[in-house]
Amino acid sequence: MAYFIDVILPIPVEKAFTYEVNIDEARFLKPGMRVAVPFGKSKIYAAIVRNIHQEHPVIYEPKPIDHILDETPVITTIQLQLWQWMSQYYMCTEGEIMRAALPRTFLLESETMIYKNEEVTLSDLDLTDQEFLIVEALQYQSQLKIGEVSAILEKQRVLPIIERLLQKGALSIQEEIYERYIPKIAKYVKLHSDYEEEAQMHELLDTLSRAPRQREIVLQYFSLKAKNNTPIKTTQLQKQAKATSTQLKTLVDKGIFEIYQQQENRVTFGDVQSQQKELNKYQQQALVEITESFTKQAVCLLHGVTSSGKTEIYVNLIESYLKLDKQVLYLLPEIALTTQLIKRLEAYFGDTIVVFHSKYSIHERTEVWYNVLNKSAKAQVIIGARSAILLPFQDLGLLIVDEEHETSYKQFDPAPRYHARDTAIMLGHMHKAKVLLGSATPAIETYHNAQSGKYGLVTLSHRYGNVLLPEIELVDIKEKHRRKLMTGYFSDTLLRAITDALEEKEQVILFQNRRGYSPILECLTCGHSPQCPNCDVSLTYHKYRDQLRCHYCGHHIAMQQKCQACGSAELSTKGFGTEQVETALKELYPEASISRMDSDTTRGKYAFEKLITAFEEHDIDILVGTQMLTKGLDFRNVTLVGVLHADSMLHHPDFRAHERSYQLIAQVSGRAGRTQKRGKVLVQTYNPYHQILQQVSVNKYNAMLDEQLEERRNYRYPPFYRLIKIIIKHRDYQKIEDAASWLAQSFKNTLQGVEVLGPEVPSIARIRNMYHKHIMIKLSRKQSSTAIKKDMLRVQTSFKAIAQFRSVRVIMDVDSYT
DNA sequence: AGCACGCCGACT
DNA sequence: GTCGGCGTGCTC
Repeated sequence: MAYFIDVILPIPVEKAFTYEVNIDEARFLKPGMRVAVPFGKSKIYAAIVRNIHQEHPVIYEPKPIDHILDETPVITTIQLQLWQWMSQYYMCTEGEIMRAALPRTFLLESETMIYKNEEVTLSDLDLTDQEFLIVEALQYQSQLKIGEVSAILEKQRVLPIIERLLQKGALSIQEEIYERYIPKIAKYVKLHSDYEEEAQMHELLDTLSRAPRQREIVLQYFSLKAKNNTPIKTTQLQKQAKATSTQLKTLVDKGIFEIYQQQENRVTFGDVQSQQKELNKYQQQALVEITESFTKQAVCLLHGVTSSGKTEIYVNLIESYLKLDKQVLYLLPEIALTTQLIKRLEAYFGDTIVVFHSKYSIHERTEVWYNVLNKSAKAQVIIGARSAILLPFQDLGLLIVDEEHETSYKQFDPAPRYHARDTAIMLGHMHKAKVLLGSATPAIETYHNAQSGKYGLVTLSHRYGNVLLPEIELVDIKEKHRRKLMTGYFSDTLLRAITDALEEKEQVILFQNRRGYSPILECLTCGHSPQCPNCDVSLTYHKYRDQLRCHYCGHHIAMQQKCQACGSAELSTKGFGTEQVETALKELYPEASISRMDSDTTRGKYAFEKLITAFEEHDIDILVGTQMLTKGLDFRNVTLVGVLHADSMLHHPDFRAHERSYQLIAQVSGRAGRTQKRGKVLVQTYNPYHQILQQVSVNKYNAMLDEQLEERRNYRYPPFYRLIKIIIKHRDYQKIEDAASWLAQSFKNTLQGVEVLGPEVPSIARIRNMYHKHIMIKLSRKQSSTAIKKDMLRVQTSFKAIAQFRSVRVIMDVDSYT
């Protein structure tokens, strides 16, 4: 009887692939193990075993697997279950999830290696120039990779040439498979056992008295040993003693030192310094309420105003789950922006915490994977951004989604387009774990679920240490303009407040949600403004580089001195970004130290941390920035926050624009007045009577919520309706025009009782030379989204069957956020 | 996703 | 006349 396995391959195809295995393999294999399988003509891929069975596929003869890669599963059964749910819910393939979830090291690489056939001599062969170059290269190198051949010949397609050489018998090829995970081995140094006794030690130092350099190295070794009493790396000793490896080797040869190797854990942390903070009575109360809510419901929303000390509550809760020997997942919107918080958590939990960082190397990620999978003591608390939800948890007890309203929890660019908060709730359900969502400004959807009783709700309305929430004042800049009280983009009110704060040696944060100097450059004579050649957007002027840049494709040109259309030299800028704010401020406050925080200034690996540290240490008086500023930064000395232009956020063409504006302003305001002195927030706007601004200025989250819910209900938006956005992309304008209307019509015909909107042209019709069209599907909560998604996929299949549409890219974005 | 196959323009 | 460009189709 033959045995077969169904596997997941890391490719975006719907179909399951079946391979043949022998009886021993069938007995050994378990779902979640990796197997190396031949795929296509020559490639070997790592695939994940889904199930083992005995049903011979009907229409094809399965290939046998190449070999088994794991002794035990590297993917848990719950993960396989989660992947299945995700692929169904987010309309993607399990292969795409596999690609997103697994560390690169688990995705096997096979590479074609080219060798010279030693039996033939060069002169016997009739070779073209290119062929000769390859054979010649093999005189010096025993093997060549395809990529190397490509580099030698300076061209892309080299396989036909290699094929011809193979036929001429000049080469042989071999497919080499390798796993990329190599445990990091470090060299350590220790004193030879002969010198362990104190007396012998002294003797040793005496014998070395005539070799001062060596004596110094030994002394430095003792000093290191005394300091940490941990194994000492050779590199560490060399650095400390300023010694060369040769000098160290001499000591080894003399039998004084010994060198040994040990696998090094790449992911390490410093000492634990438990500095448990006492909870105040409000925090204590909230903790009790959360625990109580968990006895009834799996999910609980903690709505705590900014600076109310949510982190301490998390810490206490985490501790109680650690006592039960459960794993805890702590999700954050963006790791890079929350170094402060991570440091605090590390201080609490020390070595039991593991941070899953996008900046980690693939090896570090692999180590985290294994630590989580093996439920190692090193990985009881896992902190990470979105993708940490895909780690191989064994025994999750608690999931915390901090700042749950943050939209960066939703992945957009490559599939799977999942929302980490929603996926966390599903994963929690699968582990029978509890989920805590925390935010000062919860997402409308979340709060609605809490109100309707689906989630528990705990409110924390007192700031830690009873610090008052900052006073938010709206500044009418239309009026200020009329009364000529504006200096550039600053009102007199804001400037006065900045001056006061600086005099008091306090710090200021200014928020402008747009980077660059100016988003539009305009000719005063003819009105022409430079556009991106690849995208339908104006180029943003970046002063420090003297460039015009496209924020969508990165295209850039030198700043124009004259109008390209009419040659006039009178150019002016329209609108302003952080860079212009910074420049203007430097002129207004030449004495103050002013810095800017946006994606332009935080590009490098540590740039962000450097800025934060500088601000913390008060090396910066005024920090100008984009929404990056809103992400949970905790500064003691900020008393003034200025929002320069609130209107731009409010008028975004998105049904969430009002909610987002409220959240951004509330969050950035939360950076002010974290100590006793009450903070002040000035919001400059042309429309101070706007509902959202009124609501945020008096901290009326619930009023905002009620109004937004009312609107969402009326206009059929989430949480009352589910949205699936279909994005259609193609180079050819006419083609997407046709393709989009075909698709929209098909959806309208096929999906009974479902609202299909569009196709419509998005506000930016062309990005990177691709035209875009959107179709929006709205499902009521009563409709079965599973059935409708199946129908949608069926429509997509018939769409793909139309030859002229085959090259059109169709993206399904479930619970779309943009 | 890769990669082979196949059909059309620009060069030896 | 080939080389190499990309569009199309398949992978167990």
